Amino acid sequence: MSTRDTGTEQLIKDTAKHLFFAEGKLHATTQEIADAAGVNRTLVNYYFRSRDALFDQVFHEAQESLLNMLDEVIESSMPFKQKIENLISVFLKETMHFPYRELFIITHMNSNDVIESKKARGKKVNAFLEQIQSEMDKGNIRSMNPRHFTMNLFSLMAYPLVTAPLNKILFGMNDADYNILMEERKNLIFETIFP
Amino acid sequence: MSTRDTGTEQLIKDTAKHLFFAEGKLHATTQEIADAAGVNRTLVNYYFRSRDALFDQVFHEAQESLLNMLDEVIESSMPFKQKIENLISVFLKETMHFPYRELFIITHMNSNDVIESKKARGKKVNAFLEQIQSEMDKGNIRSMNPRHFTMNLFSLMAYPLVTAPLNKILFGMNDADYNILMEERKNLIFETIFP
DNA sequence: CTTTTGTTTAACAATTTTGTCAAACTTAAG
DNA sequence: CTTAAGTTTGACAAAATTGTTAAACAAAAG
Repeated sequence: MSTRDTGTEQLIKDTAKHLFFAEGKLHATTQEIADAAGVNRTLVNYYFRSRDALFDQVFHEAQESLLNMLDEVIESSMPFKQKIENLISVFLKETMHFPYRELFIITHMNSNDVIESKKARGKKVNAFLEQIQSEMDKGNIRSMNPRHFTMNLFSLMAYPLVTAPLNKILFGMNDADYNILMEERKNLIFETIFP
Repeated sequence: MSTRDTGTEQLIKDTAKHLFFAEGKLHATTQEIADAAGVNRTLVNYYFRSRDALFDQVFHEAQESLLNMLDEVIESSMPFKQKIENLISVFLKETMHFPYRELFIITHMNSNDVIESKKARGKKVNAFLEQIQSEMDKGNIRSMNPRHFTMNLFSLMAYPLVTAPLNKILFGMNDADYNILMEERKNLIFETIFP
């Protein structure tokens, strides 16, 4: 059963991810995906069996790659401050490319009912939270529930990218202006987190 | 052409808003909306003509009520610090009730192509930005592009509510725990914004 | 060159979702 | 009570979306 690998399967999946994560078309039809990929629609069924199967696969891969990225950054043995700096750099870069990835995950969880419970996850998260707590004890960052620190950090990174279309209108900015603003945030967030 | 007003039209609209804004079902079908409202599906067409018309109306009302809320808070003559305190209180309360309202607006803008350009808006926003700038000049808040200050503020308020399903899993928290955490944020955000 | 196997396509079928309509129903007015 | 007007319902039609199949096609193997 040797596969000829024309790259079509990957092309369809990548195109779907682009529509979902980059363009925010969270409910694109198979036709829209096929058109954007420049392939016949039935190939979606040929490679993925069904629309739902494609969505599920994209969902799982999105979740996995998001968590893997976070794991890599969080589990590194860098000093804390450097680790956060790295996290900001990596996360911001990925989120600028795929601003709606987390939204896709969340709305998918809301519309279907996803049951997720990875025990291993808890360990890693707790280790990170404890490290934050330790930094607070040392007086390096303001004292609060470490979960707040984490949420603050990710909020500051992700939300302005999600709300970009709205912000551009409210602030009267074009794409170029807004990109400059987003670039500035890397340092800004670091300074906000470490006063 | 006296209307009998059985409240059905409003019920359908309110139910749709609940599904969209509160439950995050951003693409509910007319059947799902009708079921949730406990009415016959054809009433959606009777009162709103088409699914698209219902979505458009909800979209416009969402946008309007969001902007009105912001206007009221922002244009008040309170001292700046108090104004922000009030903004946090009002916005957080509304967002806890309708966490996905802004997302609905944004994804709707992404999937359709909405042209929006209210000149009046720009004036109000600029006035607010200038007020922030003035506070920075006085040394009351850290110096930065006032747009950053604004984005920081809204990010800290909105994002943890949007990502609640994901955070509950990652942090291993139930709904009650998470609500407590969200309540804490009112003060926390204020303190983060005013160091 | 022929065969084999995987890929792509178009036509078709099935399903899902939306929209229409006439009849039944309800309530207020005459 | 009867009428009139708005409301609700179910049956049906239309449209949109998804899924299936057989045939055409392309490339590697024999």
